[in-house]
Amino acid sequence: MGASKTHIFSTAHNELAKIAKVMAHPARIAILEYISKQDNCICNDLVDVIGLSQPTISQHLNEIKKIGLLRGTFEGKNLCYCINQERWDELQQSFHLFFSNINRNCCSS
Amino acid sequence: MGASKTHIFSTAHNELAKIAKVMAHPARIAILEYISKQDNCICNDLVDVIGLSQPTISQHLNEIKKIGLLRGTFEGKNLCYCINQERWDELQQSFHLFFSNINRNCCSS
DNA sequence: ATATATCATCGTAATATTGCAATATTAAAT
DNA sequence: ATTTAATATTGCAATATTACGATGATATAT
Repeated sequence: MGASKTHIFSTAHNELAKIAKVMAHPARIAILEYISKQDNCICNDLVDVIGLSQPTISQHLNEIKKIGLLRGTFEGKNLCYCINQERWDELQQSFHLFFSNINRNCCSS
Repeated sequence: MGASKTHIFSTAHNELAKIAKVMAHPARIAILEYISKQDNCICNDLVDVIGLSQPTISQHLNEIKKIGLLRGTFEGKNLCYCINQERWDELQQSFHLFFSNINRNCCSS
């Protein structure tokens, strides 16, 4: 087949998987880390920083944008953007909840 | 092209992306959540619980196994396994570090 | 108005992922 | 030794992802 059978899973499971998918590429991890460490919105230096072509960076940024992790102006030349911190915190919380919710009474040897 | 240019990224970035990739499918999220909530090692009920075919479940389990998240006996019939809690904690820590390392002085409006 | 710089989109090629039917393997039960 | 039950592997088709060259759009500078 090739496509995930998303309909047989819960919304929560699909959501977390979707977030993880965005993080499932080293370029996007690198991009996210870079942006999150700046103390100003970044403008047009990602291509040099990451080392992929401009269209490829653009596509990766778009994936990141889709899950709401970026905020800024996205029109015309010199778009400037940074991390959407509210959303960032939400994702952190999602992962935290997922990993916290474990029954530690199994195989505790 | 189609393949990630992993060589241009740091080991840390590739590692986190690899972990995220395992979590980037709702079936694997569902499997992980299910196993992590059991208070005993699980044996052969995942196919019914998840709702995918046996070969597909087997493949997903293998992806999870690859990043060291499972422990148990993996030979022959009636394999029984559970979450490797040490590894689980490591992954939690990796995500925590990634999300914590953000400069909050940007765009703080 | 024209040129320049920056980012988006389109088209395409290479590769990876998802899913299952068919089959193989394995260990225990009879 | 044969059967049975559980999991793994193989092979394949459908779809998704990754990457980039070429091109398009947009805003600023000259």
